[in-house]
Amino acid sequence: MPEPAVADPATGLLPEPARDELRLEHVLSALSDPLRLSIVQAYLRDAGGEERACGWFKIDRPKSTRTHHWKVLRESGVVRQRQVGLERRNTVREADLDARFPGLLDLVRAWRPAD
Amino acid sequence: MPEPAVADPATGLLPEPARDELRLEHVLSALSDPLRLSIVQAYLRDAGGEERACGWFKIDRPKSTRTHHWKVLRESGVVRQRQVGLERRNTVREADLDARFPGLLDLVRAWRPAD
DNA sequence: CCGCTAGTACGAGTTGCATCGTACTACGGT
DNA sequence: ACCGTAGTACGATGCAACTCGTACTAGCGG
Repeated sequence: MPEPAVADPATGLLPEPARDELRLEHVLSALSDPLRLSIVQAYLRDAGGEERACGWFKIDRPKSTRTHHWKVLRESGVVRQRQVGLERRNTVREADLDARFPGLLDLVRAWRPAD
Repeated sequence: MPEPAVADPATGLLPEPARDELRLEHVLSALSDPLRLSIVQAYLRDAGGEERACGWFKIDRPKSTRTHHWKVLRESGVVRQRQVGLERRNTVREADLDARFPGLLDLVRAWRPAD
């Protein structure tokens, strides 16, 4: 059922799990990848709560790889994606994650990459 | 280098990452498996801080599968394993995890399995 | 209308992980 | 000495995930 992943015509929101559908194991799995961890951290630290398109995060990978990681983040419920014209604008679902998994995002904020 | 994984002759401790070597991404990866999540939760809830052998956790899987999961938990730093005669006694490394990733174990305690 | 741009979709290659069977080792008891 | 027990080690299988190239689509500007 998660086929072409079409945005809601009214809000532009792409399909995502509701707050009470969030699964800790899925969120942890999404965050267990260092690249995605750095993406989420960048949103938390540098986006100032504003929506940022995928291209805002600087990363030396082909576009298809980027699409993949943002999709994993959205389907696990970590980020929300809203289609606006050409771009998909992203935000971390801080309220939902804080409600369901308090403290988790603080760990992401404090994370330091290995290298 | 992580070969037969021999226990320290003095303490019985099996090799594990030091507190400052713990990596958030590895810990999250270890905890992103529902089976391991339920294992860690059982230790936190029902072990009363005591050491428990692998066989203490009731699970309908062959022994080799069990060994695998406890190894993942140890190598990521979530549990400590101490060889005592025949058994390997396990504890969750609460102090280390609370120091490095405060709040994380609370999420595990509060977790509810999907089914 | 043409081209640029942001991004998706699809498919392939590769790697890693979960699962499990089998064989094995080491300790403890009788 | 024998056997049961607790667990590891190894190897195979199957599946899911990461990576990426290529082709494609939808807006927007001129």
